[in-house]
Amino acid sequence: MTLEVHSSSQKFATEPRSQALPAGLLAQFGVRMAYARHEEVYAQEEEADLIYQVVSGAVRTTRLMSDGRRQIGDFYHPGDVFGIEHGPEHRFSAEALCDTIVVVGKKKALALAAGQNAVDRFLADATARDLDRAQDHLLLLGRKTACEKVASFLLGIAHRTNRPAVDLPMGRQDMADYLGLTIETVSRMVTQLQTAMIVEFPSCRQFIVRNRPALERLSD
Amino acid sequence: MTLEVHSSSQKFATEPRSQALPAGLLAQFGVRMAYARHEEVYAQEEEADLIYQVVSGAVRTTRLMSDGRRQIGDFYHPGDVFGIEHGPEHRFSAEALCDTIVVVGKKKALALAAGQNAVDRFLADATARDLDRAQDHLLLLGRKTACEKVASFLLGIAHRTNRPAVDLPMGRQDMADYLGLTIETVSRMVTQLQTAMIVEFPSCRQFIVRNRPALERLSD
DNA sequence: CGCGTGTTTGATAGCAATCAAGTTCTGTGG
DNA sequence: CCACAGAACTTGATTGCTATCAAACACGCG
Repeated sequence: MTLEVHSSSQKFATEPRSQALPAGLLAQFGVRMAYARHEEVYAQEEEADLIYQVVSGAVRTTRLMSDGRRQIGDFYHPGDVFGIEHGPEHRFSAEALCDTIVVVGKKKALALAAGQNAVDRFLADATARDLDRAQDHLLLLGRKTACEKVASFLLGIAHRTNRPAVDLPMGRQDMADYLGLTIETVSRMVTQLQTAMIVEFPSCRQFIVRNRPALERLSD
Repeated sequence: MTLEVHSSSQKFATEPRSQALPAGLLAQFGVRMAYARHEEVYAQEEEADLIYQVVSGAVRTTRLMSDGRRQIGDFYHPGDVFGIEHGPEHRFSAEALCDTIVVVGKKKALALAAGQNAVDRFLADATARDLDRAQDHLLLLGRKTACEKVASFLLGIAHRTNRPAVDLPMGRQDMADYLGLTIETVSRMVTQLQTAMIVEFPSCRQFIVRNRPALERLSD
């Protein structure tokens, strides 16, 4: 991980969403950091006194079982806040999916700079978003079929942009660990959606939704 | 649902935990309500301006797919707060598992009575607990086997009491919809744990953990 | 006592996991 | 710029776990 001294030299996020990124707490008072692809931002059970916001790139939060099974909690994209905990320790680890820039701040420092109330509201908003997403994720993991899981996932990613071609910041293994599937099953479902002319994959990291209504029908 | 006029006449929760229920916001300023077994407390997509706390009994939050598949988000026991939303609508419905008493309050009324800051802290605490539980639930749904799911579930329930015999407020179907299984699979796993002398079920709504280390090993 | 609901047990089917090659993509060095 | 090595992805064959379908059993209640 490296401290970003010349923040003006940084490339901006590729998603249009980041253009509209409001000058939030962290953007104002945080420190810019850069992480290489697959570099750890924080570890599970590490002390949690910092909060993070993605500037460019993407981050995953993951939890590991003793035998190596892995569950990804969520993916965070430019503008998203992550790393907030209510206990003293991180309950997931966080890693950069690709070369990623984040802004980081200490809760206490932010409170001094911007006021406790502003920080509390900021944290509450981010926590609420996490909870809503986790609850949607529960239904997906508990009750959807492999095909529905992949369809929902692609829709969710596609929803974040309005360009026709959507880039996937994560590989098949990360998709599998998010969806509670194996990498082979994800691959087969992708092929299936492609054969059905619903989604087209010009490469394995990029797709185009060809039949959105069909994809929406499949996603539930 | 009925308004509880004579609150002093109510039976108290069966769990020891409720004895230590702190005189929280809702306990002080809320209105007592009684719900019959399986009665709906609120519906999905209903407007959400009330918050709830279980006094006695138990509540489940559920989400339904168009074809009837059901996912239970969480179970709430005496002392637990539920029904908080960040958008305008409820994202799950809530139903009483058995005859249940709840205290209810409007966010705005509570803020007038106890102050905005106290309410905000109260909501933040409850949201944080919901998020932590939802994240544990993700790992269970995404990566655990049927046996591990049932073992984890029983441990989680048993953890709430220190009496040897634990009552299950929910039936097999509710367990299945929480764990992302079918009722038959839940039943088979229960039988299996019983055959292995790890857990004993004197009746289908009550169990005793006979070998906790084994149950903990199975739960992950 | 008999009915209905909820649970358990049994037989079978099917979806996704596993095991095992191939194939494509990517980055690197000649 | 091309050749190569390793990683990532896809495809195929098979297994196995859990769902489904079906029936018996147990319990609570009128």
